[in-house]
Amino acid sequence: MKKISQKTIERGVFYIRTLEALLKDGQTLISSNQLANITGFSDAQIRKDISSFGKVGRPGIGYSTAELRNILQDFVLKNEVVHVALFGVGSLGAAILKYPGFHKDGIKLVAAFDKMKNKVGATINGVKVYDPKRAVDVIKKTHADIGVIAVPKEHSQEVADIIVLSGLRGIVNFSPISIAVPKNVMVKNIDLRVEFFSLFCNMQYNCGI
Amino acid sequence: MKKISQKTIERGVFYIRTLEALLKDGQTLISSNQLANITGFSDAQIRKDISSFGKVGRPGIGYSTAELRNILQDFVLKNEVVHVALFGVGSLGAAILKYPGFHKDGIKLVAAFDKMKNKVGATINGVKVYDPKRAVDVIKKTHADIGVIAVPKEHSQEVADIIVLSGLRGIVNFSPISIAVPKNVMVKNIDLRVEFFSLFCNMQYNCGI
DNA sequence: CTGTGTGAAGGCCTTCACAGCC
DNA sequence: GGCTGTGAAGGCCTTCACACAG
Repeated sequence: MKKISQKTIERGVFYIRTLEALLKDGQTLISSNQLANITGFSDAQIRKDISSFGKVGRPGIGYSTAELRNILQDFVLKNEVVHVALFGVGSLGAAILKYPGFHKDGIKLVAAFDKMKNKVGATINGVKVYDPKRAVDVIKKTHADIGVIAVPKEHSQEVADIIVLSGLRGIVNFSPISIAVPKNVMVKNIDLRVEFFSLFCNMQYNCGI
Repeated sequence: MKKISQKTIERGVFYIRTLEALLKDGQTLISSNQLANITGFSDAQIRKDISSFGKVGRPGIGYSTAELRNILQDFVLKNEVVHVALFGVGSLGAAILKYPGFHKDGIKLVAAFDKMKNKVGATINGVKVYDPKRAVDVIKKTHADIGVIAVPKEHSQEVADIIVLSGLRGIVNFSPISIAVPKNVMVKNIDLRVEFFSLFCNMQYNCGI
C-alpha cells in the first residue's frame, strides 16, 4: 500500500469537514478548483492528495461529493471512532465537553477527570466525571484512545504521567508548557499564545513583502 | 535583513514559552541539546533557527537562557503586544477569556462581542462585552490586531465579514467550517475534530511502521 | 472546453557533519 | 571533553504542465 504523508492526512481531515458542509447544502459535485477556493489549498495539492487514495474523480466533471467524502473517511479515518478522555473540567475542559458535533462525527468523549471533589460524579453533556485516581481503570474500561490535558499548567506533567501509565499513546496538550513523555507517545500541543503570536508574526511578514 | 521562515517563527514562539519556564526554575544556561529534549525538535534544528537571529550562543557553553529569550522576543515578537478581539462569549469564548497568562505575556484581550443581550455590558476577567453591531467602532478604538471566532458555526461567516470590515488582517477561527475572506487576510483554523483525528491517524501510522 | 491524474521540476526545510571555539 | 554555527546533502512537499478523459 502506498505511503500517505501526515500532511496529506491532516488536509484529508479538513477536506472531510468541508465536504460534509457541502453535502448539507445539497452539492453533489465538486471540482478540485472549487475545493481549493473554499479550503485555501491549491488545486494541484488537492488533486495530488486525493490521488493517493485512488482514482476517484471523473475528468471534465469533478468529484462526487458523497463518494469523495466516503473514500476519505475510509482511508483517513478508517471509519473508526476516536475515544477521548479529558483531564480537567475547568472552563476549557467544559468548553470541550460542550463542543458541538463530536458525537456524530467520529469523536466520542468517553470520560472526564477532575481533582475537585465537587465535580467528581457529575455528568456533563452525557460524560461522567471521575476522580483522576481511577484513571487507569476507567481508561481501560472505556477504551480511550487519546488523552486531553486541560488542567492548570502546574499539574500538566502529572496528568501526562497518568495518561502514559494508562497506556494511551496520543495526547493533546492545551497547557502552555511542554510535557515529557516516552518517544512512542505522540503529543500535539495547542497553546493559544503560540497560535496568536505566530499568526500575528506571519501577518507582519506577509504585509512587509 | 535575512528572511526568517514561518516555521522558524512558530518554533521561535515555542522556544520563548519554554525558556520562560526554565527561567522560572532558575536555569541560567541551556544547550541546544537540552532544548531539543524538552521541545521535541532536533538540536540541529534549534541551532539553525537561533542562528537566523545572530550569534547568540557560546561554543562549549550553550545559550544564556535570559539572553536567548530576549533576543527571540525582539525578533519574533518585536516586543509588541498582540491585541485580540473575541467574538462569541459561549463556553469556548469564556474559556479564552479566562485563559491564564495572557496579559503578562504579550497578548491582550481588548474586547469581546456577543449577540445575547444579557451578556452585552458585562465585564469578564476585565474584558468588556459589546454588541457586535458596534464592532467596527470598538475594534478601531481598542486597536485590535486579530479577531477570534468562537461563535456557533451558523454565524461564523457573518462574524468573519464583520472582522474583515473592521480592517483586521488576521483571524483565528475555532468554528468547524471554513470561512471565506479576502486573500490579504490570514486565517488560522483550530478545529478540535481535525486535531483529534489527525493525531489519531498519525498514531496509527507511526505504530504500523 | 472542463477537469482529473501524474511525472518532472522546483523549492523549502531538516539533518548531517564538521570546523572552530571554550 | 562539550557545544555552537553553518555549508552541504538529502528528503519531503508543493507546484507546474501536460497527457488524457468526458
